[in-house]
Amino acid sequence: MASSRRSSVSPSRLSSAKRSPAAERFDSLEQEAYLQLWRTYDRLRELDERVFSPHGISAQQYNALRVLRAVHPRGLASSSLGSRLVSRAPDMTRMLDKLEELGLVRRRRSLENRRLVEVWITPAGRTLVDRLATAVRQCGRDQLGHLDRRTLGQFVDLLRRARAPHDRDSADAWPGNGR
Amino acid sequence: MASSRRSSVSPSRLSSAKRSPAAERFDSLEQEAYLQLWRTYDRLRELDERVFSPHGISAQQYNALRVLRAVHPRGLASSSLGSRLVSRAPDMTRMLDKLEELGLVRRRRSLENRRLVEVWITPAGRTLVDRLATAVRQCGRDQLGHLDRRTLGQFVDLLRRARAPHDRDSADAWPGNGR
DNA sequence: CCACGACACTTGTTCAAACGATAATTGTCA
DNA sequence: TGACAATTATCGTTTGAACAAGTGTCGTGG
Repeated sequence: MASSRRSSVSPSRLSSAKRSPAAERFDSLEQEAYLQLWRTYDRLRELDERVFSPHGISAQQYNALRVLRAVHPRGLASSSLGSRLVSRAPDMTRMLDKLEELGLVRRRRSLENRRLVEVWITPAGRTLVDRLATAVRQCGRDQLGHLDRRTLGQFVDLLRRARAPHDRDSADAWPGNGR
Repeated sequence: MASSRRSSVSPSRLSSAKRSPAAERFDSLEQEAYLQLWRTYDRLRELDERVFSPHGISAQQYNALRVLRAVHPRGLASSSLGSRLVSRAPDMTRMLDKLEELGLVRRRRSLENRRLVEVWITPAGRTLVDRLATAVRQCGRDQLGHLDRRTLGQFVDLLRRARAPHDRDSADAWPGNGR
């Protein structure tokens, strides 16, 4: 709708439109930004998964354990847990199945509302999260330690602004929404 | 190794460390940045996939078609194609199997080097890419149209800097490496 | 020429992501 | 109260991601 249709004007100094002029160019700055986002996530994710896979869990499962550890000793409904994860999780049941097999969480159907299934983290789960803490911190340094704190702050700010219109339940369901 | 260990200093104005003090906080700015990156990608990806799924292809497959269309009428070896994709693709064979079933690409074992399998885009593939062009552009506006061009430029720049140390074959294998 | 390693692709297999259908429970409104 | 919609979780199934092993081909050095 509000698209600026300038056709042959200078394409912004920060854009990479000068290089490889006839090759497969991005056909809009928005698309270039999304592809950069995609590729950057893909590269950094590789380092992240490498931390968790030796322990038999995924990054998403570790994230769930983090959330459960934060509300400990209280529990959390499966759906509520799912909405607090960084990435969308369309199948909480099977994900919690694996965490329960590993003895990291415990489940029980709620007594107040029997539609819900409440989840708690077990002592073994807390132990695992604590044991991974230093490795996770080190992974963060490996991923983004080359950026100074001011740049990281700008990065976080831009990422928030980028997804702001697409964040459903824009309330405080997730810690990373500091306006 | 070169980790700044400042312990209780003010945690940067852009950080969200002020909110929900006892909740599940990020334990480092680097980790917060990565989780923001992850979540932002997850949200924007949903819009992107929605463009391609009605046509029976994935975003990654569309990306491959874009690369093949750029080098048309020349072909490209499977491995060379894989290294040009935005995201790592550990199974080019099956991905090209599907594109070939759909009649969008054509494969033939190279005559010069019989280890290679060269891939070309077909007229049907080019037609599909052309037909999707406007939808893709519109999707970009839906994803990031709320950011002005200067902000988008900063965003692209920061994403490049974030993954710069982790980009293997840092040569010009990919268009998005403008410095 | 031949042995050997490197390279490019294929195939087998396992596992997780994703969507839809279904069942159970609760809330709502006539 | 009773019918009906909404919510929540589980399960079946399909599809793709990921890793490892295997096959054919090329280059190199003896």
